[in-house]
Amino acid sequence: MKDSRSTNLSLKALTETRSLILGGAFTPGERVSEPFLAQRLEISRTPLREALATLAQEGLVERQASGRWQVCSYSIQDITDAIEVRGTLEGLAARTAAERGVSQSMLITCRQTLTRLDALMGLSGPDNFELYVHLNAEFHSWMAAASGSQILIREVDRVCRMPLASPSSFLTGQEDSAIFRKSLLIAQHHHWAIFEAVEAREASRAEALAREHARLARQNLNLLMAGDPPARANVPGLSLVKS
Amino acid sequence: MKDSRSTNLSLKALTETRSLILGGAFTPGERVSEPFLAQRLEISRTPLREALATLAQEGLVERQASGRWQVCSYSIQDITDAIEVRGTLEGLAARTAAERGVSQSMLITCRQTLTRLDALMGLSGPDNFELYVHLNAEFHSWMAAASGSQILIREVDRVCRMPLASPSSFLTGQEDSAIFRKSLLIAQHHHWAIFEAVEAREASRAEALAREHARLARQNLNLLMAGDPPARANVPGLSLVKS
DNA sequence: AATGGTAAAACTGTATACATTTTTGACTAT
DNA sequence: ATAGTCAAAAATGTATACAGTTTTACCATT
Repeated sequence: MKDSRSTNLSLKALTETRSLILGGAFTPGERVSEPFLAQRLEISRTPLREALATLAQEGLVERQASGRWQVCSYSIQDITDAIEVRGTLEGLAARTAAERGVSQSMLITCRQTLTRLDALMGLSGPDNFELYVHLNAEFHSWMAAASGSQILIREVDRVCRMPLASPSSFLTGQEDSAIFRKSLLIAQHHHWAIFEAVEAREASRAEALAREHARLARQNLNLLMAGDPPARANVPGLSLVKS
Repeated sequence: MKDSRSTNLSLKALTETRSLILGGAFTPGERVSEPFLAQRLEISRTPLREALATLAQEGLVERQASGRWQVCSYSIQDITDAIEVRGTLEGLAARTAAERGVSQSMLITCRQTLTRLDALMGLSGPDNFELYVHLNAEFHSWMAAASGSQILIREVDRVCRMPLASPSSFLTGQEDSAIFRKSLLIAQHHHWAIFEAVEAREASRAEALAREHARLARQNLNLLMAGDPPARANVPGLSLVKS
């Protein structure tokens, strides 16, 4: 079957391999050979190698000295550290946005996103939850964009792609847990506070809030690891965490 | 002619292409074709493509929608932003190191580095200057390592590879300028203060100092741009700065 | 002179071949 | 059984061929 947008087998390789790894198709530390994966994805090695090199930059695979690819493994500490890095960068973004000021239209956009999130609070159901994850991601990328710093946008984006460091990492699959739902309320309170701080040019406050906001993810991670194993089953990337 | 260390044409492609770009062999925004570059480096397109993909992650080249490679161009603001990101990440590293504590042996290592830097203060000559750059880099990578956070080590390393964001970007070629030499003294004072704060577990102070320390680079950048054009001639990567 | 169209040239994306290196696994000696 | 050796199998690194796409350059038209 030929893809109508025929080009970009590299992209196919990238997204499909990423899904496989985050979905737990390999055990952490497992070696993956190019021919094996190429056959599984039904493409040749050339675009696959390009995708693997990208995934190495994302921290999902690494090259052994011999050249073989190996799926990365992470400790809980690594995840915690990654979340702290994200919080720090988002803090810098919020501070910079507050210092430099944000255009009216960007403020309006954000207010709309947050209002839509408000409307979602207390509602349940998978559709609402999916929308929550989407709007949440939108707020976080707004924060980066509001800084106006190209490199900051890029680096925030990069650290969010690290397994389990993104803003919604620990939400998927937990929509029915009361304690997680409570954390959504607190998160939304943070969102508005960050927005107001940026709007009011309160740079220091914006930074501190964004940092603290990221630490909710750390708390959710701890809850998840302390809770029942079944709750962990569907969290993408959690299979890469060892020990 | 066969290379004795035959492997790693990719690495050769990476380092040589990086040198070419930072050395100003291309104008910012210039399009570079793979066959052209492959012929120039006397390798095939396969390892070259891998190297270019890496350089894209480093922010030296980017892919156009059509697939062609294009040398990136930067504004002064981009450089300033990159320096601020580096300072923020190094600040997080210093804070984390202070909070978690650093082993005796790492403290000793750092003290030795700083003592050797002390001995260099006031001395001149190209050899001493080269040594300064080396020891300076050593201190900065110590700071990242002292945090114990793998992802932080990786991200600091990455942002240092951005053109003109590394700790020694604006030093090369300026060894004879009195004002630059004075900034070395201040930098060294910062180094010791950061070290002492980490050793004394003064986390907040360590973070603030590391942030401020990075801003010396911003100051040097401003001096450089305000000064005579000849002073800018030999600064690697400065050819990528536009307007 | 400026614009638009078209064919040739050049380039990118991908597959594949092949040389070299690494891994595997069986076999031998201790 | 354990360790060591060595040949076969498999994997990686690199070059190259080729299809499809983009760019270039030239020519005709306004």
